[in-house]
Amino acid sequence: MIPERSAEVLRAIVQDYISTREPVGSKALVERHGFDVSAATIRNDMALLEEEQLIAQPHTSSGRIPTDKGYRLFVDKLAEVKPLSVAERSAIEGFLTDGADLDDVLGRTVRLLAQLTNQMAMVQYPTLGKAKVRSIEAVPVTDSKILLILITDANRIEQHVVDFGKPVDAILLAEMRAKLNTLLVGAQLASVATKLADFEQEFAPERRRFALDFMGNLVELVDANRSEKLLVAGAANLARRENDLGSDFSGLLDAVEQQVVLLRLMNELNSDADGLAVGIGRENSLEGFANTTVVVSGYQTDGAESARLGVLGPTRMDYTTNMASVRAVARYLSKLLES
Amino acid sequence: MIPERSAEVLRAIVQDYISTREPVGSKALVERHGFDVSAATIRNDMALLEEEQLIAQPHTSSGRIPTDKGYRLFVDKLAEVKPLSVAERSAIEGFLTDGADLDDVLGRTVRLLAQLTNQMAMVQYPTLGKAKVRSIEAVPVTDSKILLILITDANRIEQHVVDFGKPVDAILLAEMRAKLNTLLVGAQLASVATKLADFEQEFAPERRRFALDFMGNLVELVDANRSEKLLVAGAANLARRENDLGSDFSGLLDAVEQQVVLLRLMNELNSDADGLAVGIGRENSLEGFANTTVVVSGYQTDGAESARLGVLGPTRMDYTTNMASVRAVARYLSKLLES
DNA sequence: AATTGGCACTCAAGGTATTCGAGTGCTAAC
DNA sequence: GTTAGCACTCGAATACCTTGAGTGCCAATT
Repeated sequence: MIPERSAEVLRAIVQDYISTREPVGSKALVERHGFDVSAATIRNDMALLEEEQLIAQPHTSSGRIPTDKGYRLFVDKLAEVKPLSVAERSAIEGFLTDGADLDDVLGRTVRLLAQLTNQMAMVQYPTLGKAKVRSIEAVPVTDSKILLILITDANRIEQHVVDFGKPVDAILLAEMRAKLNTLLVGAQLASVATKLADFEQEFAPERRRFALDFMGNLVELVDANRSEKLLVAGAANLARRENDLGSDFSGLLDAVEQQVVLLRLMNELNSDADGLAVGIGRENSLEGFANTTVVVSGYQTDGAESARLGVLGPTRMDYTTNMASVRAVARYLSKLLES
Repeated sequence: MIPERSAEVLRAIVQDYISTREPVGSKALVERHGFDVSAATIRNDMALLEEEQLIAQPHTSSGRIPTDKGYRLFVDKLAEVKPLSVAERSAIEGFLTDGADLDDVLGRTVRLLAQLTNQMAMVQYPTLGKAKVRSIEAVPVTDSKILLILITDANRIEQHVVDFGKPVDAILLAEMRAKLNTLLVGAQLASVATKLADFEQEFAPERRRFALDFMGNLVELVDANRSEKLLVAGAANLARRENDLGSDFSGLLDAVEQQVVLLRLMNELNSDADGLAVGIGRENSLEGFANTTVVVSGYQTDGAESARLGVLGPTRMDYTTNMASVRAVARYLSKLLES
């Protein structure tokens, strides 16, 4: 176990390094924080911390900077959660008013989070494990193209244009739509595929080709709904912290564009009791994120499983405020979506 | 007018500077290009070019680099359009197969363009000046929320969830939908707003509140359709060329996120007979684009006005290949969308 | 009139040497 | 356990020098 004062020293080092970007020396520590001991004593503590790999020296004989492990201890044990400022609270409440549209709400959320933290923000679309089909609609776009719409009871709408290649009979389409709704309304999304097995038997033989095609596309739509999407905002904030991110920063932008890596990153973290999770530097097993930290929190939509939101920034970030912001935004969003 | 050989020298300077990123000296020019004159003669030509502000010296007594004006002359008079390689052609044809969905096609187009040019690519959604209403649909999402769908004959679909605040009667909704379709199908988008004037008179007095609300949202949907949207890909390519972009590169990322600036940038250029337009450095009047060049081309969708696509990169870019790629992709896309 | 060789000049880049000072580890004393 | 003292380290800053690619200009040549 690490002695009280040494821990205090670690906290001071993290704070100073975060604000100054300079390796922190013993003398500066004594001066700027109210330690009642001499610099030499602090040096002894620092030697201990270094033995524990909590801090490191960039070069022999210069101040110390926190290691990933040091940040970890700071986050787990030493960080006091800074309450949000009034300005921040009102920013959240002003931004996150109710919106008719899930896209709209999440879009505003992600921009809010980016602005609040000065980091790059990410919001994952809710997964819909327990969500149920509310209705299925099919709107003709041209003779052969149909806009297929799936509406769930989690207020989520998914649609896709399907090209059947040849003209679709309106009456057949209506029949299809009616039968599918009868079968599927109220069914959980997860069960749609199995419920549709052999369903083409309901149709006259000459119509089964079309029915199968239609059902295939519907299953795809359900899957699309379950597959994970992501909104991102504030990538420019990454660029502003390029110095802290090391060289592989254009790789980060690639990851942002591809999204799938970001999703992995967000979801491989185990959140604590509070729903909050932090992945620091090399803790993130993924390539190219050695100098980045992810702060995520789950959020709930009513009944359905939670999805996640969070920020991505350099390891040298302001953990306390970022964690506070992420948690606050996650809570507000949950409240908003549960109503 | 600039003498033949001097122009040749300018071309050589542009080419060398683009490939090496080093200021180009007279001796290197004679060696690497087959000039039949001595370095001193080249120096005289360079003095002329410098007088015309076509090239500049970063420091007294070092090689020359092209100015914006120099690039301009190069683009207008000196650049030979390099035909696309076989690999590039097949990449285009492989990528741009027909897709059911406009979103899908444009998404693939923008990624293709980014990959082809190694720049950041942009594709503007087609504007719909002459497009007509094909149909209007209204699908209930919850008691009070309606998914409003507008389908145009340009195969474009726009939808939005509208929250009416209180339960909407299904019969009323059906009536609304039927009447609107009767009135508006076949009408040009531009005329929708005027056609809807006083239309609430068609409804019983107690229903006019709802009718007005509904119509207001429909007009918004039409406007959203006309308002300009943009797809972007390959922002990481900007990061890779950060050295050439000067300091204000995080500002560029901001612009990318806001999009409106990019739209201005693309649309303030006058394209030549070929549909191609290039904005070089400070020619782009907008703040923060002093070191960037935009290459855009219009593309046509059948009947409707054209929209634009293009790439954004550092002024020091490979103009010939980028212009060729942009033009080729624009043509393929036009062909695809006109079918 | 255009071209060329010659030449003095400029200046960024790179190397070396020196200094400076913040910071360290260690030891002996408190 | 704490502290003062001290020798030591080493990056950063500064100054100085050298090098060499490149220039402009001029007088001679074609």
